[in-house]
Amino acid sequence: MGQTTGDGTVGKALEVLDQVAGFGRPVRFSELLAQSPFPKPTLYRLVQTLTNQHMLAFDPDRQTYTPGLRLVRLAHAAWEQSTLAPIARPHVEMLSKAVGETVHLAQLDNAQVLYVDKRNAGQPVEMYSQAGKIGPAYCTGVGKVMLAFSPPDRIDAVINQQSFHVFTEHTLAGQDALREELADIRTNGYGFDREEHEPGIICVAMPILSETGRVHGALSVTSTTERTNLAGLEAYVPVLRDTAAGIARDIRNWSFPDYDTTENTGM
Amino acid sequence: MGQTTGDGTVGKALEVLDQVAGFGRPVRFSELLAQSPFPKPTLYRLVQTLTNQHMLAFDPDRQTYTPGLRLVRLAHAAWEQSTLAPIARPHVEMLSKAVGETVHLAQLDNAQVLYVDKRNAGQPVEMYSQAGKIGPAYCTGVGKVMLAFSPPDRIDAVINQQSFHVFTEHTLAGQDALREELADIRTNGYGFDREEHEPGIICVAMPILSETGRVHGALSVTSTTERTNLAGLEAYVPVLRDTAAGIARDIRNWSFPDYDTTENTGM
DNA sequence: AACCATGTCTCATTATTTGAAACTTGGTTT
DNA sequence: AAACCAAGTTTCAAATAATGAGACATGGTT
Repeated sequence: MGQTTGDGTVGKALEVLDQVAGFGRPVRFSELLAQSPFPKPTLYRLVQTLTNQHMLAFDPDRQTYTPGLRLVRLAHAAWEQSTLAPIARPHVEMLSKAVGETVHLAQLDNAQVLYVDKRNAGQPVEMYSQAGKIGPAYCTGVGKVMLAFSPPDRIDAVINQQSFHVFTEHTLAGQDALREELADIRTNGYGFDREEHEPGIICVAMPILSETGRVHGALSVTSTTERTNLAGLEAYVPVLRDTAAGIARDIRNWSFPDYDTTENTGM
Repeated sequence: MGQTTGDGTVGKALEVLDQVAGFGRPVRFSELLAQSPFPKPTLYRLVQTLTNQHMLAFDPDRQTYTPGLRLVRLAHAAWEQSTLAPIARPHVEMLSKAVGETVHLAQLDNAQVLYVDKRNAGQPVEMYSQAGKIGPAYCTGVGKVMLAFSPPDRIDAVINQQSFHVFTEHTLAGQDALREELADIRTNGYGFDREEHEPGIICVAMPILSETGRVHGALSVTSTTERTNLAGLEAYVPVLRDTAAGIARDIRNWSFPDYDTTENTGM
């Protein structure tokens, strides 16, 4: 059985979009075709339609496709409206300054971790855009913490979609190890990444919970085994807890806004 | 003012996506329906499909829709692959430090200005909160400058899609004023925004041109009438020119695809 | 000139989309 | 309670759009 629901032509078109985005580089039609479930003319028309709609960009010289600019425009709206980032921003900023380490703000998208904001320690820039990156749920601090506080049926659904790819020698081995870890996280109220995703990279993660216990997202403070250890990171738990609580409070306050209709004229 | 692009079901679904994004706030089904060309069940199914696909997010408590997280994920790929931002980043950074004013990096998307990066003088880097915003082409520095160096048929096409909404008393009045301004820009090699979009806000803008003269994007330095004036901004022209040239060089070296020639759907 | 890989188009067949109308739901008035 | 109303959801025959095997175009190579 297939991974995702078909959802008609629109679903297929979006599948193609994901495929192009997944390549991470300009891609030829034939490359798409080679790993596509769709026959040639069908894929061709999907790609054409997406290009017409500026969801894909076509480079006529190289005959390659890349994700289109319309996505950037749309994502701006998504980031501002469907994401914790705008509300959490001042809190994340403060946290970042307080701890002097890299800070992540993440949410669950489908069964994956979606990083919606990131503050780098020290140097303001060391990498390309960070918001929008995705990561595995089963072996990141934020992923496990969000999962731990999700409702049981959600946990089951997400776990069933995990690949349990082994990234390092510390990566949790499978469902059972993960479920055990989730139970620990629930009793502690926070979790760690013990070099499970990248060697030498460790973090503490804290869920952002509403007063009814619903998971809104998660925060993490990341460091390296060279600079500190788990005990060192654990010292950040209080400030993390406060930050998460502050964000949760703002979410509640923001929740019933009367929207001012002042159109943002921009820059 | 509907440029209905047909394009089958996918086109319609994307039209709905734009509509939701355009609201800039969580929106009810009935609100969408009120200004939709589609009959109720059709719109209903489109919205359902988009929600299934995480292109829209549905808040069951409030019964509202917002753009979905999948867009953030996809836009990350778009921003990295189809945008000048990753290549231009170090140059923009340097420029920002050199001038100590707000710097924009923009590209043309369809007939609109799309800001793909922005540096606030002194502030740390933030991502989609600013990149992804759009602005009018006919009354921003970057817009006019990109238009001025576009091929004539492109200019005509874009001008015909401008609304010529009057933002301030300095906003150019219409086609003729704009075409005159474009001619001036072509002789100077750069352009200004003389409070045409927002009162008190002025900027110098410089196109980023390939050696063949094709427009890749534009840079601008923005300030206020309180801090400086046009003559003051003009002092930045040399460093702007150098920066634009540097970016153009890197584009060539990286053999980055020449900016897409977004085709107007002939039909 | 024949060849081959890649990309584009055709058209009868098939499956999906369509939308008027009917139904459900939850809240408000009589 | 019953009647009402608005917002949202479902039904189903008719209309439409998507499908894909295969043919055609194109440009580069032997």
